[in-house]
Amino acid sequence: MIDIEKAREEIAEIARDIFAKFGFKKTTMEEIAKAVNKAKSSLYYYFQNKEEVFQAVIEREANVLREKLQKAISQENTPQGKLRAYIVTRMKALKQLANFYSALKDEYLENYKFIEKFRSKYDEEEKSAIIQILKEGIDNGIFEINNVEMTTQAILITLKGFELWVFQGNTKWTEKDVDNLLEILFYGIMKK
Amino acid sequence: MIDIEKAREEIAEIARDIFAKFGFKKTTMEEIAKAVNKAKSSLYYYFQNKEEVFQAVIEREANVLREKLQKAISQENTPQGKLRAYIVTRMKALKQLANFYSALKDEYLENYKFIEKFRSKYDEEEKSAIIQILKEGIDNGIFEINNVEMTTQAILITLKGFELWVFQGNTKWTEKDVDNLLEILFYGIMKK
DNA sequence: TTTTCGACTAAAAAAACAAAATAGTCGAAA
DNA sequence: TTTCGACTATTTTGTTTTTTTAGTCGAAAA
Repeated sequence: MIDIEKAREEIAEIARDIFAKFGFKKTTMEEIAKAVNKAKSSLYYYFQNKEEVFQAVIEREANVLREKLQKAISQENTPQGKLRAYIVTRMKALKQLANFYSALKDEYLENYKFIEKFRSKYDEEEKSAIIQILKEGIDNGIFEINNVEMTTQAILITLKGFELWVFQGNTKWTEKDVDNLLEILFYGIMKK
Repeated sequence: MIDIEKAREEIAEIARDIFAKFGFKKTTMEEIAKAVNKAKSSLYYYFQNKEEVFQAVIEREANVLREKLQKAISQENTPQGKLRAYIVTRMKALKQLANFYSALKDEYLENYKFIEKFRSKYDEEEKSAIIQILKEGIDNGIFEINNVEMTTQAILITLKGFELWVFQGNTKWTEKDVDNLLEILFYGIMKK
């Protein structure tokens, strides 16, 4: 009752490495069970099915990222700084994750839909994080945005594009790229 | 000698519909041949292999798009207008194409790499088109951009994100979305 | 000379089937 | 409350055979 969550945590933690190496499909419950020193059927005491184990792994990863983002944002005191910190931190973390889950990366390119199923859950979260920053900027009289919702969407879409860019391995992005992007976002390209 | 191009055109034109229906993999040379009223082996007189037929189909499609873009741009006389026309036209055309090549769309999501192989050829083209617009804007003293190359990339990345958004069918974008995006691109979100 | 085609081959894909692996259930025991 | 072994029902894998398909070639038609 009190330990069930702990056990779930432990399983997820260990399963993480296996999923990372073999991807979702090629990871078996047997393997996970062995690594946790349990019988396979015991896993089903903690999780309903394989997908739920995977879900738990992702959730943990999301928590780590969430904290990183929170921390990065809180260390900045201007909305611009926060936005920059958010994007840079996010990109870096995603790169790391893509690196760690090397097998999953292949599955990503091959079976885009599958991963998206899990990701979409966090889209809302991301949205509100950015909205919050934008609103703060507006309240402080720093930003001038007539449609926060749409602007947020524009930013998210751009981040998605960035992600794809990185995932394809076409280019190695730098913070400079992000700064350039932000320069446009902040000031636009029109001559003042 | 003079007709060979005409024949290629005809084959590509007819193959287009078949590829659209069945995608690349499930389209057979036999089918195409039948539709063109030729023996399968005759196709190989005009094209080296199946991929070249597909290539030709894409090339035609690209030409159509190119012309549309050219026309749309030339009808505008401000750099802002041109940029807007470019993006709107591009998005509309892509949407239409995605609709027409319904089978290909599935292949796109499943086998992203394959389609990308053909697309990447046109990335350069797209890049220079946008650079040209931006430079014109700079020359006219309308835009103020310190790194055209990077700004162009930022725009392209954003368009890629937009594309993904649309392809997934998550949202039906409107011109309003584009305008909002452009509003940011032109003026940024900072208070003046 | 240019274009078409039927007959052919080699490779790939599909079908059929058996064998193995795996996700998930269940009741009983620790 | 937690663990597990034995079981089942699906999937996956491996193998062999058959069919389909991409691509070649030389000969005939235009």
